[in-house]
Amino acid sequence: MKKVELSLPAEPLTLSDKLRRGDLLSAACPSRTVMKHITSRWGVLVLMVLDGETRRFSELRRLIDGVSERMLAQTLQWLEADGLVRRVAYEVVPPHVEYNLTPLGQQAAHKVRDLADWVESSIPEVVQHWNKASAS
Amino acid sequence: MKKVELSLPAEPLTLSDKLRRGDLLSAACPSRTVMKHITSRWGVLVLMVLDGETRRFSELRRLIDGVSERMLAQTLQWLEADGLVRRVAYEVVPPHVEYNLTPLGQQAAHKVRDLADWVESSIPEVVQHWNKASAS
DNA sequence: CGGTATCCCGGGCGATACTG
DNA sequence: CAGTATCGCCCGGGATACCG
Repeated sequence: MKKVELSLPAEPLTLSDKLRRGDLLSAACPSRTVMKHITSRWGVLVLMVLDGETRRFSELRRLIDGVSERMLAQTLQWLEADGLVRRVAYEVVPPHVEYNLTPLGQQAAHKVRDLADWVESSIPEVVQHWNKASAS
Repeated sequence: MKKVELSLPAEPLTLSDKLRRGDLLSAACPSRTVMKHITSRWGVLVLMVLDGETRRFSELRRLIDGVSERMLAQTLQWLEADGLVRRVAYEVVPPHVEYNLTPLGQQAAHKVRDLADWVESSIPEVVQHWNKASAS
């Protein structure tokens, strides 16, 4: 059985390509999962707030307006499992837990920050567009 | 009534600041909505695929693996309402509709692309981290 | 072809109560 | 303080059918 060599333009990535690099357009690719964690409602904000900082759980809760205990804990666990967030627990009473970013997480945070900065600075233009549409 | 001038460090943004620039950390800020559209499950992929290209509805459906008609239509409407996507419908039978990015949308697409590229290229490291955790 | 309308399920998410 | 456990709502989102 000889493997047929194809040379179509824009050849879709092979399975091994996806394992090696990731392809967001493919539903089965693990990059979809990572993207989901990073761009999740609270994931974005956690990465922004932890960027270059070490924070306690309660600090994060206070800084991120509207997040519930449950979702903050879950989001931190997702990001920790992906190797983006590091959790340091001190065995004291009352408990003391600190969170910060791994080198990998720092890279992610910079990309997220870029996007977030752009969104924040573009709000005036977007709102103006909203108003134009509702006035029609 | 004289307005009191404060000069605290890291003073939270005032309401007018938020209207002027946006603040993702505030639950009430419109930037939360825009961020939600852009980082939505399909919003990311739509922006990536439309980056620098004009595509028809059915092309988008084929390019974005797993998206349903309904969610593709809804996502395009969100982004159009935000002023990121432009929709051009030709009055012919059968219908012919093209989508592309506005200048604002192009900026967004670049930020999203940066993030997506990073995620795709980081997959090996993340997967390695997953395996380490499950092996423990 | 490019949608919309309707139905319905699963899971994201918040609220509350409890624990080490 | 830093969570986990449980409950229940809501809505993102898929399936199907229909329309201009």
